Amino acid sequence: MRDGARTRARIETEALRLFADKGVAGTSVRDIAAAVGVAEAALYRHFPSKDALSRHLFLEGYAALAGDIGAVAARQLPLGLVIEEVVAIFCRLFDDNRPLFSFLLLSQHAHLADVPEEADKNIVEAVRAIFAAAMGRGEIPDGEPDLLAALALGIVAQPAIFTIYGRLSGPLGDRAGDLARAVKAVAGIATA
Amino acid sequence: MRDGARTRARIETEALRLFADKGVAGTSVRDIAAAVGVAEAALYRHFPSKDALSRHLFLEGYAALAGDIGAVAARQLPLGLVIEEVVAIFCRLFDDNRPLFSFLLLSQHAHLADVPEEADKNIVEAVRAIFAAAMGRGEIPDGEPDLLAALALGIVAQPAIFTIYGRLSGPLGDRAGDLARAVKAVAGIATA
DNA sequence: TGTACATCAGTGAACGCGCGTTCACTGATGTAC
DNA sequence: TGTACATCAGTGAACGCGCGTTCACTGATGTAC
Repeated sequence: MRDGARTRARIETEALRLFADKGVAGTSVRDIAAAVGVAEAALYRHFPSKDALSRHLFLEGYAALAGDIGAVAARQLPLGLVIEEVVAIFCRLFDDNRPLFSFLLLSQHAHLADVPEEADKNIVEAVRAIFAAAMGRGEIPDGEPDLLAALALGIVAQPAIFTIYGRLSGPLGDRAGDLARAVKAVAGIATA
Repeated sequence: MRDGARTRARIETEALRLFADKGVAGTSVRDIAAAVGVAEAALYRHFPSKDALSRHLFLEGYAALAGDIGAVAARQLPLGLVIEEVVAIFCRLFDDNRPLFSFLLLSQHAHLADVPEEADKNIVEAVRAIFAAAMGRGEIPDGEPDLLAALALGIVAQPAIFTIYGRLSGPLGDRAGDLARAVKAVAGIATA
């Protein structure tokens, strides 16, 4: 015994996998406990409720990606390079951790209301800030940063969703160049 | 009595509104019956189950939009005009029937597996066919029609989702021009 | 080092609640002759 | 047109099931002296 941290990690891994597969509502506490190989009550030693577990997984994954995006933005590169880097990061993480990204993409609507507004924890804010800054520097024409953020997110997220559903095949990383090119086209950057 | 069709229509309207607001899992049969003003058992005179009701609403709404897209495609216009028309239709329907589009966008992942593959009932197929045809005619550079369909859908759907969540304000119709321009840019059509 | 106690991470059984669904029944409307 | 019967659209109560959660309890590990 006394290996609580390990059990907690296994709960997170299995819950993420099940939530991604069958949705939060479609996954019972019994399912998670069975996958981990512990009694249901054991989950409550680590998380106060099923809802808290699902919210924790969502907000942690969401914040991690927002942090990565913020780190690229902080390097003050020209917008074209920022877009390439951020898209590449997204694709790489997606390919490396499909359950997390399935969960984030497919269950976003249940938890989006809980996401804090700070750009270091909020993907939408982080992306919006990148475009707002580029507009401020005159790198791209003035416009609505929120709309541009929506377009960029849609361009990246929808192919990811298609990949999850098998409508696009192969790793998303193979399409990183195409996706970055699409985002740049929409943002109004001349394509090389 | 003998007004079954009217009751059935009210069940559909209220269920759609509740599903859009709180999700299918978050809406109980009791909720729907209370909103309609009938006993719960009355719902089962019109639909065999809650799941059948939700699937019916989804597939009918999904097929209706696919049909509208197909009607535009059948007119054999140049791709640029097709994009403008389809985007305009999507925006208009979205503004006119927010509950339906909220439901379609937010609960798509629960029902997407049930959507038939025919282009007249399947939005993704309908959009894909438009781009595949344009590639065939040499209107746009050859590429993956599935990827282009994903990009186009993302460009339209994500701003719609932002609008639902209040991150973008005003009717989506006001952005129809912007969205069509983005789709054309991504498809490789020179912007006028 | 040994001992007493606290804490931690687990168990297994049970709880109550809300859920979707079913049931027997009712009365208004439609239909056949 | 009147009457007998079938059907339709509804009611209200109850059903059982699965769910998230709680409970008292256990034994291994850590800590104080």
